[in-house]
Amino acid sequence: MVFMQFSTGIKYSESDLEKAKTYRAKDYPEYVDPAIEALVREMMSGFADKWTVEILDALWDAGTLRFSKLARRVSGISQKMLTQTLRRMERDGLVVRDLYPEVPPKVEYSLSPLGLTRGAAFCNVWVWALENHEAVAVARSHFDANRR
Amino acid sequence: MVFMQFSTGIKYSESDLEKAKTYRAKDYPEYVDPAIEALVREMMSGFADKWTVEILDALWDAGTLRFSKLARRVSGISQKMLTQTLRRMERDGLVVRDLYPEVPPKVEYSLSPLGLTRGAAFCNVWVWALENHEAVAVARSHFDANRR
DNA sequence: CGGTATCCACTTAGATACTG
DNA sequence: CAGTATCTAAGTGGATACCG
Repeated sequence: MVFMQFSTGIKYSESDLEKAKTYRAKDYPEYVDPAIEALVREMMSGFADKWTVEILDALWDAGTLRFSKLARRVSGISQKMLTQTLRRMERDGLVVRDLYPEVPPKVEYSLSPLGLTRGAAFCNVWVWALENHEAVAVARSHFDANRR
Repeated sequence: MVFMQFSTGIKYSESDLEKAKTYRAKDYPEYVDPAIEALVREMMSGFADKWTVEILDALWDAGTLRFSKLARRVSGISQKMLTQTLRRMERDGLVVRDLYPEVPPKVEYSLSPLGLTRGAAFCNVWVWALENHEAVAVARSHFDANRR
């Protein structure tokens, strides 16, 4: 499996912790429309559920995929969840659905420009996950050992 | 409400779409241990549910918060979900829990170094969400209008 | 092929009550 | 104060069957 490409020159090291602390130090108390804030928060959590991440990843790697190809590529997904998640992503403007009215029908999915920028923004998180999965595994076994 | 600070110099513009396309063009077919892949994928989706994001955001902004302060800061969260989510984040090594054995008890929560780097990695996604919420809103209303 | 519709087992999270 | 325990309503996703 190919994770989202991360050979972007963006790397996280010790200095990033310092940067992180620096960001936190400042405070930007600015007014934000509650409706917009709600949408932004929804975009943070709602766009990062399991299937959305996997589909975004698959389309990121493959570029364009038919429904059935996508189903085979995203292992474990049911037809219902694939349809449902694709429909939501299409509605949110992340995915483009191209229907070819042939018999049998052919439907191709790909990332929209918006979906591509989302993928780009997500690259750092992939990098973080790839670089820190061991730290998480250690933290878990340590916690479980101490807490029984 | 203060979103995660994003005055990092990292900005997304038209050129980022080009970059995104460039990333996608290359392919890195390398073997990954299935157990590690599963953990990495879990870290992508499981660490981005609603409450985890909100708690990470709150602790990122505030630095250190007591349980009750956190409860007031994360609007709408129930005591149960706050406890549950904090426990999971602590287990995953994202959050540090400091217990002061006084009466009444005092418990302080803060982000671990790992949690801070996660927050830093997430900054781009906040930037993306803040810059593109209107695009999403437009996409939705367009989709709803056409599909009825 | 690419869906939709229905049913149902399971999970989830809020409300409430209680505690060291 | 900072939890735990219990109950329950609502949501979620898989399996299955059917359709244009």
